[in-house]
Amino acid sequence: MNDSTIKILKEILRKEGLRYTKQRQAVWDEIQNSQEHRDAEDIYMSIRNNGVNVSRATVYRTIDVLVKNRMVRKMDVGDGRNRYEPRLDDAHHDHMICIETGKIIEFYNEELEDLQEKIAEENGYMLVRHIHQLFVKPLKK
Amino acid sequence: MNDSTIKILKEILRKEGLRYTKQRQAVWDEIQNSQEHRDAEDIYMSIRNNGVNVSRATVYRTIDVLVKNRMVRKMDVGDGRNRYEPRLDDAHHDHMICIETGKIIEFYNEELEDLQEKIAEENGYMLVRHIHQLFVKPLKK
DNA sequence: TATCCGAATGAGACTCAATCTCAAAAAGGG
DNA sequence: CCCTTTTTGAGATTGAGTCTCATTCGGATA
Repeated sequence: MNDSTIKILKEILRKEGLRYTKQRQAVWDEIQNSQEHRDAEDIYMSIRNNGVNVSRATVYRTIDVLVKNRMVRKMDVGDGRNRYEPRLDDAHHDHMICIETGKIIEFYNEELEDLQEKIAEENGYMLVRHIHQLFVKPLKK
Repeated sequence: MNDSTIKILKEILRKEGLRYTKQRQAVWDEIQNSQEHRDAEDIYMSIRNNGVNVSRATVYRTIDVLVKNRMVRKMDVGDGRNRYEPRLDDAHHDHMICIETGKIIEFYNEELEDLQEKIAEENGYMLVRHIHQLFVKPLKK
């Protein structure tokens, strides 16, 4: 809803040769305004509850554009529904998922990042991206 | 098809209170005899081509038992179809996926393993399992 | 080795996230 | 305001995986 992210969205759409529409803006607003890890259905319902008319098809199509342009991160938690989170100005991080509560904790570790690049290079590859999820349970005190 | 893995399968089925059937044996044989990362449909078709009658339902049900008992590893490559590989006597490893060729390379790094446990503990959790995939492309020479 | 009963199987219905279709609506340059 | 092209939306479709339930089978028992 704020000016600067509207400009960013318009910029990306122009770069992609796509038009600026209120549906696309609404999808980006919805993801950007919540720091949670939400699924597409949730995003779709919230937009409609906010009074903007949109279809699931448009939500999915717009998310694809946002993911491609690194405004949104898509994550597969392993339960069949992808989750999305804003990644604008956001430093990279991975996720820890509590198998008892479902809570998602973000973490970042420099050493881990370096190690991954090193491993890829040792095998003759360049690291493009990675998926790293730790499934954990609370330590008993 | 070899004696020792038949015994292992029978042992697990007994432990789980399940019966030994030719379909369950066939699913295990099929996964165990190939070191590739195969999807359920592929496994299903191969068994049928080998002349054993089996249904998709049985393939999925059997895989669940094998995964639960750590004879098979289930991996989500992110394309909507899970892949399966035997993990009998198999040391833990993660995967590197070449985004240009689709090739899957296995890797193991002790330091990486330790670091993950440390990160979980620092956050008050115990590491149960993890998903770690590196998406890579060949280094240009 | 015949009997019996609970477990396993299979064909196909069903689920559900995600994608596709295509007529109608909207964007936006001129 | 017009016109062309893109976008949208309602609903159909896809596809991996799960579920159902009548039939078949495993295997313990005697």
